[in-house]
Amino acid sequence: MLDINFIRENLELVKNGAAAKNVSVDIDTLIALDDKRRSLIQEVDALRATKNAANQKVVQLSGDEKQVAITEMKKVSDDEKAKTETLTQIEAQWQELMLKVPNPPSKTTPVGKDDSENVVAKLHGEIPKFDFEPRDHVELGRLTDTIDIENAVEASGSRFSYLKGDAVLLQFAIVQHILHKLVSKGFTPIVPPVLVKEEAMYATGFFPADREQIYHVNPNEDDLYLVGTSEVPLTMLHYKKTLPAEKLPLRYVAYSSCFRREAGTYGKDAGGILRVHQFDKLEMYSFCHPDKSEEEHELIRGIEEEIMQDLKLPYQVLNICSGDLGNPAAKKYDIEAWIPSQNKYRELTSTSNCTDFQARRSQIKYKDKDGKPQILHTLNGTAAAIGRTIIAIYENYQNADGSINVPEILRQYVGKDKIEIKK
RNA sequence: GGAGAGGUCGCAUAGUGGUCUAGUGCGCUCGCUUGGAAAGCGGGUAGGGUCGAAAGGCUCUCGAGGGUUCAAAUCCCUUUCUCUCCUCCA
Repeated sequence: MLDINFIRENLELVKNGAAAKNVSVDIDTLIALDDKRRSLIQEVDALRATKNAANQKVVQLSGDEKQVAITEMKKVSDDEKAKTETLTQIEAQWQELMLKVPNPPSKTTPVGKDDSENVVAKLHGEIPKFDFEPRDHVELGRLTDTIDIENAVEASGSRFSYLKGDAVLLQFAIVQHILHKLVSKGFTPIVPPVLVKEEAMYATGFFPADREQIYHVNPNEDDLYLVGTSEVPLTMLHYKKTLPAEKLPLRYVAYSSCFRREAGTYGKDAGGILRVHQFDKLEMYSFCHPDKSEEEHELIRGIEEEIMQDLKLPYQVLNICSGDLGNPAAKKYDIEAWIPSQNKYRELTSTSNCTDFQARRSQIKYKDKDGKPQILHTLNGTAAAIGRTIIAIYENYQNADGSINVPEILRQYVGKDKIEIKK
């Protein structure tokens, strides 16, 4: 959500920003509603002031005088109630429009319609050449007996999987490696709750927009939601808090399972574990000073690249264009790793600068030099989507017989150099 | 799951319909005092909205939402969270 005063003062910027994001929202109507809202607030406040003043007098009166005053105040009270009701209605409409106004893209975000216009900002690493036909991760998982999809279907349906044996060791090796790295860089590691209240979903901006992507647990009893990303509980860590300015930036890395219904993606990436209902993810999150968020965004992108380089995976960095950005992000980079079986780059991580958009909804602030609370900036970035990282490793490190070499940097944690095929 | 207690301005507490625009203590802070400090004395000490160039004014917020009333921290309903005990459990 944007600041209404910012919208009023930067009409063109906000209108152009919405257009660049292909979001249709009537800013002029919003301004007209805001005018109405403001004048009603003044009227209602004036009536309340009258009531408050009369309240002190009524106490001192008695008999007829008191009755007269009370009758008089009854009228004022009725008037106030009627106007308050109108105001409540106006505010509801106002709020609805406010939630639709997107965060304007950063100046460094390329303008474009959709994902076809994302800009490749960087290419890194050499695409591996195989002197055999490379297998996809599903086949490799079957040969090594480390990814079991058939039995997961029995247990849970499509888009689920069992990781088994060395794949599990690989998963925790990735986690170990990244946690060590990030902790040494000053990130606080977190294991967050993955079931949250509805309020948390709204505060972080996932509701109402992405409601159909979220699992709702025991609607009439527990009424909780499974998070699609630990961004939600990480934001809630400082929900409605004012943080000391000198503590910023506050950097976290959370390890959690994530749950997504993937409604409307039937047929897309079917089979395999690229797109699943449940996956584990290490997510970076930063609460930072508004002046520092661009710098912070580059830092997070740098860490994401470093992780790709540690794993020696060929990748490209995309600067996501305006039309492909979500509402909260002013700027976003995706890092895509080369997937040999698909002969293209696929998204492994992503980092967004949400500026003050998300923090305003969740009311997270810091105190400026004058001691005034100000909304801070929030950023998030995937350190690793573990399942997809395993796919990239399997496919890029595969051998002719279907065995998979373990990336050098992970060997100490996996305890072996190679994942062998099952005899 | 059962029973009970409770959420008040950073912390602790007072407050059972109008004088609560919420008192007091602690903490913090500014000033006086002092050679300096302590003590003492005096002042300040939330957030949101709105009007205003500003100073400042008005208004809302006593966990949240709704209701009764001319008037609600206080009465009623709903809800949420915390704590204690029991039960269960990794």
